[in-house]
Amino acid sequence: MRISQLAAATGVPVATVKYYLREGLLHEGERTAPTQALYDDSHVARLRLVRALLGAGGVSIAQARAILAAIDEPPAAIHLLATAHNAITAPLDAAADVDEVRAITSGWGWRTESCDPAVLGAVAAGLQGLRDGGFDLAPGVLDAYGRAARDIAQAEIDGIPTESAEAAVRYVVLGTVLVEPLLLALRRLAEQVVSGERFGETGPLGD
Amino acid sequence: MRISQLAAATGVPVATVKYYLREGLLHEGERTAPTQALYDDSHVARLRLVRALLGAGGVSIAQARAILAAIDEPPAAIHLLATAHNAITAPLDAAADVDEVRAITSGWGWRTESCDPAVLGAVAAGLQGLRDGGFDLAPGVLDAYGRAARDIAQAEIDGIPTESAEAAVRYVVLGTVLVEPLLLALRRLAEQVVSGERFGETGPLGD
DNA sequence: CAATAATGGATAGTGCTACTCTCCAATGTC
DNA sequence: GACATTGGAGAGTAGCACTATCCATTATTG
Repeated sequence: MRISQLAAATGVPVATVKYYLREGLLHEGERTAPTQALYDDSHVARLRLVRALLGAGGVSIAQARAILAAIDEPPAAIHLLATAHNAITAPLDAAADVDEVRAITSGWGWRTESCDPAVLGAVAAGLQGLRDGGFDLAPGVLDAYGRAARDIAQAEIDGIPTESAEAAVRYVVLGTVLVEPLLLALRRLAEQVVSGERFGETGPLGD
Repeated sequence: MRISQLAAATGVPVATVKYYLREGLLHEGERTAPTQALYDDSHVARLRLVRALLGAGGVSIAQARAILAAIDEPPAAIHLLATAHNAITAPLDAAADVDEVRAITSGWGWRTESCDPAVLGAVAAGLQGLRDGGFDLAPGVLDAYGRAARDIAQAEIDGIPTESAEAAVRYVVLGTVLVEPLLLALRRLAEQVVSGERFGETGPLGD
């Protein structure tokens, strides 16, 4: 398969395929001459994955490179999740109030001692974002978020394939990135469904 | 308060405040002369909100304008949520398989007849993103997502203030946007916590 | 009251990202 | 042998969120 066929098979323009090759998101084809190469199904699959990450997954080229590197060269199984999360989590903001997060989550019985500080920082940044926007969560809602997050994590960890490091890494890394838009959309849909049940067709103010 | 004081009070450069004024994200100050104006606490609060939306909330200028418009001119209470969601949900993709989403969610007992099609489309796009990336959810995980989304929505709908339309709109719109980063970060943290419980310090493969 | 600074308003420019275009010699196809 | 395609590299583009500059007007200060 030559580059134009690869492009046709995936719907990605040839120029963009070349760009991904240059950026290291796509492995090179097999050389048949100094200026010619052949591509195969592995390139088609990888190209679809790259597009899914950049499109639906909403990650940048640089993040995609980190994610793909994690998939290509599975790190030691220790801290597998931290590796996956590091590929997409912003570096820890020094101003983030991690202690507050530890206090809240320990109230839920979460043991966060060995968690990645960057993820704790991301939670702290999320809470700070609410405050910056002058938004106060109704009482109990944060607890509901914690319970829901734990339920989700429970199901996901149960589902991690254990037969090989490659499969586990792939599942965790892609699950982290690609599932996020789905979760957010499901939340919005559930809000509309629950709102309909609670208030009928009229919305929360009754009209 | 003049523009330089407004800028100092919020940490936003003067040039950026001018930009937000031009873009309609910030209301004009009170004119004291054809080329002079005064700003007050409402501008400080609004500016902080704009920064929270653009920063932590991760929305674009155009989305922020739509969100702020929804807050400024509360729509009829009917379809309040749909209005909030429309401000930030991408327009419905014609290729989205909405029927599949209706089938899955009706299996959960969700009544989606009166839901915004764009939100159904967003769920469909999320599922399609998984497929495009060649990623298969472990069995039962999607059901867990549905349950968690419903639990979250239940708590959020319970928390909507009902004393005024303005408060309700503000709560729903900001809650939709600003809470998203928090939820995603909580999920990552929960994954690490649950992983630690399940596998100890070694990660899912045991090493 | 004069010198200096700050303001609102408009326009243009910046840095970044994700492509996209153009060119070239080397290679492949009919 | 004519023509298209390829890999490779560099330059160009569009969109976004600012940021800088300019200018006439207004405010402040000594």
